[in-house]
Amino acid sequence: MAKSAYYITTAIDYTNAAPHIGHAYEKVLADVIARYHRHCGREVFFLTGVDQHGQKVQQTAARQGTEPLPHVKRITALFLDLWKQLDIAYDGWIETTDEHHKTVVRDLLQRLHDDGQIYKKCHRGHYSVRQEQFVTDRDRETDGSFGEQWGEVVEFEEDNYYFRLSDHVEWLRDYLERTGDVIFPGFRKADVLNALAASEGTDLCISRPKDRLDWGIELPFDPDYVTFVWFDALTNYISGAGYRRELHTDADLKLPDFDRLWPADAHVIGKDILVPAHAIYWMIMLHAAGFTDQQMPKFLVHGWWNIRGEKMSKTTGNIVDPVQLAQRYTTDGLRYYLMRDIVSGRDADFDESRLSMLYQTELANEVGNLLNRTLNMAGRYRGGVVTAATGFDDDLNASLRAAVESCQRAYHAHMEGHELHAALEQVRAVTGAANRFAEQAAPWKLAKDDTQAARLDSVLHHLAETLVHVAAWLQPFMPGSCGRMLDQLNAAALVPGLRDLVWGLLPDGHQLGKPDPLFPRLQLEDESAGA
RNA sequence: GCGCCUGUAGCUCAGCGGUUAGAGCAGGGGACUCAUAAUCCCUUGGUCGCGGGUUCGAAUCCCGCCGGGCGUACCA
Repeated sequence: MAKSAYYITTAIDYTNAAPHIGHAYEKVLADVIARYHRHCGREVFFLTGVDQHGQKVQQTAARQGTEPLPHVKRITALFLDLWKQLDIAYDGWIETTDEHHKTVVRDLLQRLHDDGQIYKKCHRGHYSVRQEQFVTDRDRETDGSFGEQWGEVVEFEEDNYYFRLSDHVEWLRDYLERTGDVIFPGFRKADVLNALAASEGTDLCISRPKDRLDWGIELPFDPDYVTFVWFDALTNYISGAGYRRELHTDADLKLPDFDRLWPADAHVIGKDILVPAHAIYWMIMLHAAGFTDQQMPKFLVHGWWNIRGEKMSKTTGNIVDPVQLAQRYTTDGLRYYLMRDIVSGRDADFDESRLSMLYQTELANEVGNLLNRTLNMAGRYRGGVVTAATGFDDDLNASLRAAVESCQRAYHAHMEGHELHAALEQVRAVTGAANRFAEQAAPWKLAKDDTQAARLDSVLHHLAETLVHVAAWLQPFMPGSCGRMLDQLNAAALVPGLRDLVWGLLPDGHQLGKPDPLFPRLQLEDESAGA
């Protein structure tokens, strides 16, 4: 069966510490895009999950006097809670300790090993006993010594398995150079090409001996080793999508049909893991496994939320907790802010006072209040009944319809181009136009004049019809609020696929619902973020 | 060190060779009353990081410097 679905993934989060705003941003971004395509009527598969193996997990668990598995289960629960709170509607959830994932990883490794793509080699070098890893010349201080953080550094040699990256570098360079839209934003491609140029003849170490790390997936061809990071984590994108599902014996396992999903339309990842992990390792892993150029995935690389211009980090203690923010500013308030105040692919500065301000002005005052005033007037003047065929029309009406129509075009162009902030700006232009329209048409005045009855009907109809469009456009961004919005408009059943939005969704005689504040004013203690 | 990105009004950003540099928010003034004291109109505000250069003309292209972010591939 051929590819038919829109397949989108996120990075799988490392279950070593609690989630922060950066994790939340990435998942909301992917969720909005996934919902957008669903609302356009496409079949969508959205995969996310957690990366539970590895050295840091093993070390942290040991430090806390527990085993890796309970430790990762505890952290995994934090992520799951957050995704629930943020309305992240994923279709597939993968954990790297899942049996079906391990099966696919082992199968892939075995095939590549049989194919001569993986070989064993001895590496000799400096090894930090404290950090349990090799250190390189790059880790040396300026005086040539290794810093305090490494503890005792000894000469050490170890056998490991290597993946023949170098055999595929030429192919990858060629593929990237002749293919335009593999990586969004486009300027990142230069990074990859530069990294590739410096990669001559280096293969990738993909194993760890069990006496050093045993919290991982055992190599199928050597029980003394586990595979290390790359084949374990990156493979999730196919194992979670039903790749080689004929290998699985668990009858209860529900996995999608891989051929309908692959290749991925968007691997949503942070800019820190594009090079080398995804753009080089993952692409080459796929190529080595027999995937063709037509079966290569695309990447959507996002930037970071900084805190006052600086990177968020545990050491500076400027971690922002998304759970708290969602509680304080509502789930949709946070989702809106995260999509509205950043340009996809670039960095942005996180500012809680802006989150608060945008909620108040753009959501409560502009969208929420527009709905409220419209439903209120319709209820008061017409018992909530919309008259579509009024026989009245004028330039003012026409200009509001024009604003709606122009948004419909621009919105889709921006959504397809991953310019979500720009799509929101377009919708905002419509609510602005509608609020101005209300001022200029002044239905509260028309209501006092019986000779203006037809015009009053047409003004109310235009406002309500516009709001249905607005709710539809915003639905991927704020599913909960827009659901309530459509309920109040009593129009949930009248909204077609997003691509098919046209003026005239509300039939003549449509009964609107009762107004109820969509984005209630925030009850916040007066605290500024400027401490 | 090297590479990529970035530095524009108080704040967040757009503009990326061409008239007196724009938007939103914040600040100031006014109008209105249907509405969540919401909305609408007007308005204050900028040596476009710094220094050179190219050009008839640069925020916009080039070079250097300074500040910030990320990466640098056996560190998830």
